Amino acid sequence: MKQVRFSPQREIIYNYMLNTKTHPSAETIYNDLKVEHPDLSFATVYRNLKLLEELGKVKRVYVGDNVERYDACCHDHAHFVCTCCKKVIDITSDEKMVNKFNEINEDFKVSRICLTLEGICPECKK
Amino acid sequence: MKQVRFSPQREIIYNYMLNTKTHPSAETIYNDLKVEHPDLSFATVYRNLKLLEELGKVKRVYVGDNVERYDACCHDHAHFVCTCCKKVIDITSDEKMVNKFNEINEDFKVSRICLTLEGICPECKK
DNA sequence: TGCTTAACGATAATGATTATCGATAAGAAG
DNA sequence: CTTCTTATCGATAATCATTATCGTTAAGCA
Repeated sequence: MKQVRFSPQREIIYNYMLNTKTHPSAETIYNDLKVEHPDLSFATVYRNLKLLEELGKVKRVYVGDNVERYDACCHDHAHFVCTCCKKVIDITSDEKMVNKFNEINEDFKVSRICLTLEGICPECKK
Repeated sequence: MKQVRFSPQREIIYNYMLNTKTHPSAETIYNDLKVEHPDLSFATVYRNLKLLEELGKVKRVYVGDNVERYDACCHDHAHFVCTCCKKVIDITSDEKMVNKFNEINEDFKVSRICLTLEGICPECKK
């Protein structure tokens, strides 16, 4: 069992994630942190995002442009991605899911719905 | 307005998509078609998948492994991706969404839920 | 104060997708 | 039927996000 050390770099990256409401890509995170931490490496950002995801501390969010985004908000929620400005907007999913969807369709123009569940299938569970 | 010609290659690729129930990647499609159509180019497969998506004839499905998959089934439905065997299973979403989710959670072990809506946001709509 | 090894920075490698480019052929017009 | 325009083709180079490599550094324990 490999033990995980909380290095200064890891701390910096995780803190950044906790304090952002946007859904930054690895590149954005790197560029933002480089200002105050010029020694930080690109590889370290990728490495730590991957590890933080494995630890369940951040989530990977796919927004359809071939770039992974990251999100430290770990309760399940949906994302609305604007194909125009590329902005990612959180959609909190509550028990009134259907009503929520109707609301969304009034304010937004939804052209693609992509719902993906990931896990272990019945066959592999055996 | 650029007009679209339905070339033989486009026909072949679209027919393949209509006759598959799996969610193949561009590479899989290319490899499968190469058997009967050895002259088909990799670029043509990518080009046509992109165009067919723009025409709304196929959908792009992201299953979390950095490879885009394609699906000619154009009514909205969710996908269950097994992290073990990588199989993609269609989940038909009907009016009883909540019940369906409960069913899913009994048969499958869901470890990640990813719902993405794509379109135009209220600000850009103005 | 060492020792082990996780993590680092720099950079090369990978791999999926996209762009380029000259050639081909579809479809309209003459 | 022939010519013209241009969408599409095949081949391949380029791009770009991500991952792997590797020698070095430093965390944390003994």
